[in-house]
Amino acid sequence: MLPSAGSVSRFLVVSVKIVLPSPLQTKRSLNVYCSVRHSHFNNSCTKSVGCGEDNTDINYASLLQSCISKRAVDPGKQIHARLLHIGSAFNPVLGTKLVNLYSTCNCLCDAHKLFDKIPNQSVFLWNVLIRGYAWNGPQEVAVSLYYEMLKCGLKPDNFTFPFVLKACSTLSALQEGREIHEHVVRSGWESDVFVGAALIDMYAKCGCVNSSREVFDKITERDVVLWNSMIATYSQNGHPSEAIALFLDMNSLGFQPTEATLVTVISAAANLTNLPQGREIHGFSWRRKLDPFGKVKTALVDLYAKCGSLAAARRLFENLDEKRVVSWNAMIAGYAMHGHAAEALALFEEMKWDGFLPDHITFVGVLSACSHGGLIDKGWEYFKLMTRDYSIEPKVQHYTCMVDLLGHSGKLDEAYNLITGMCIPPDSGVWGALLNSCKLHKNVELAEIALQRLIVLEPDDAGNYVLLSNIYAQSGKWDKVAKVRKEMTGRGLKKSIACSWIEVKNKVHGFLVGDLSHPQSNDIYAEMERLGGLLKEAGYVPNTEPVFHDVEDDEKMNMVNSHSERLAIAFGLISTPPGTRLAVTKNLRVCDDCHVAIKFISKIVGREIVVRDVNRYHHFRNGECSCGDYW
DNA sequence: ACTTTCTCGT
Repeated sequence: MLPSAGSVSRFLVVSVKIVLPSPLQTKRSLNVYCSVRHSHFNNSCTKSVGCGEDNTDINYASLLQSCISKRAVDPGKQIHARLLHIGSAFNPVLGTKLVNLYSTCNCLCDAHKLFDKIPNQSVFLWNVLIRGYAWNGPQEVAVSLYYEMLKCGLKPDNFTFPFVLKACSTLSALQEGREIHEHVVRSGWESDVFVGAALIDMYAKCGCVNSSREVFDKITERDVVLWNSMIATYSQNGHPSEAIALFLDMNSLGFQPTEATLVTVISAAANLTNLPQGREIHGFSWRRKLDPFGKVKTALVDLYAKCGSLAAARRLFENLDEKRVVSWNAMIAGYAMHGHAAEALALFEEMKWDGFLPDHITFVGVLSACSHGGLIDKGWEYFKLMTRDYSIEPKVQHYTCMVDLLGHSGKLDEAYNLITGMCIPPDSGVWGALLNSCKLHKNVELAEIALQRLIVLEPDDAGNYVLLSNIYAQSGKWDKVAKVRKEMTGRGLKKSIACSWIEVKNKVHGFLVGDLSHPQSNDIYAEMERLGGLLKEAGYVPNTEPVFHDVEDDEKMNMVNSHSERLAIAFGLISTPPGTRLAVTKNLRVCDDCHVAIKFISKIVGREIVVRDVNRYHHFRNGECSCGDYW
């Protein structure tokens, strides 16, 4: 069960040890590596043998070309051996083809060694090697090769830029990316769509949406990929509405969407929980028959799952002509986020039974299913199985699931030990999971440790301070509450504004906390009033703990009643026939008090209410919630 | 003689 124990992984281990002593390399030290390699190989470099025997060389050229197109590295190696024998391996034409082959097949060690021995390296040759590192990593080497190439006096072209920018994008290397952008402008490739798309993507991965847009706006002759890149930028950076708006612009300008366009826009609709929009795109792709590989359907599985329609998601999943690993992943993650752990795990077993090889994302789904289902033993089992049977080293997301799982069950020390034993640096998600568990189990000491780490990792996030302050409040440590609040204001931090939205009659209605802007505001508040009375009769007692709530102004305690999710629910109740299920999405976590209130409401009005918050889904039905009050 | 950009799952 260790399929990747071959030369590829051995190369990576070696290369990381020798080439990259630390995970994030500076340009200078990488250059040192490159020059060392150069001098070493130059000494033993064989002089190139020209194209003496024409026919032979042409035949080898076409043979190698077909190896490249078939990604057939082993036959290529045989040809390489033969060429070494007849002295033509370092011939610029054949050598370049060999480097291309090794680069394409992720044999970067071989590619690099040969590259170093080819005299008069052309821009083309550099491009091929840079592409290899940009695609397969270590991407730092691709960037350092680019600078090395400049030093050799070569001019990067319209192929070099997309490759090296791809490397920057993967590394989120903004500084290098901006510098290379300047080179692009200076060398006049600014309006090339390939270079432009690569720049847009690089800025997107670095979170610079405005820079992406500037690149997009400067290119007047756009192609569909350029549109797709810009739509994806919005979608990936938390601007799903802009993504959909741009998609509509693109249509009105007469550009034909591609499969990639639809996948991106559906993902944006999924993140908005905008089912009407998603349905429209579903119909669109169906009419245009734009889904040859079922990728759009897989995106739709995710959409329907995120919009709370698990049954519809499952139907689409079952109707896929060809299931791929991503399809299984989407469905498993769908069950997981709704807390249907048993279905998620059953699907995982089915997936294995059908002969699919789970990847690290599959395990994120499986472990989060265990986490939301409180299945500690299962969680550990899969966590270990992942590495043992599938050679997948745990990533931060897997650790986050485990910390969440252990933490929720009150095993806070075990969770903390897991974090301190990690061989990769824990990120804010991992510490955030611990902090959240500390709140559930009122553990002040560990919460303080977690916050210390979080302040370093995400200094601008007010949510962490709020959480710690609430933990202090739970234990009556009012002096500390005051201290945290002071530190927050000292750093100029404000809680992000809470906001919820709900779909009614194919339209999405959004509400801020205490919102009065909705046209039916009066009716909504009247319904809130009516519900308030019924809640009281049913025995609901508002939680008046003096803690921060999801409001920006923490003095407005009375606003608990007008929390955004309650406004959305009240609007849903007066706008839909009795018995209709309500689906609400919120940008933050549901607060404790609202969670209690919504449980009551679901029973009083006899409706199922689905609330999606940042972390998971809550299905409220008949006075109970699917999360079992742990979230 | 030969190489490019965008996409679903945390």
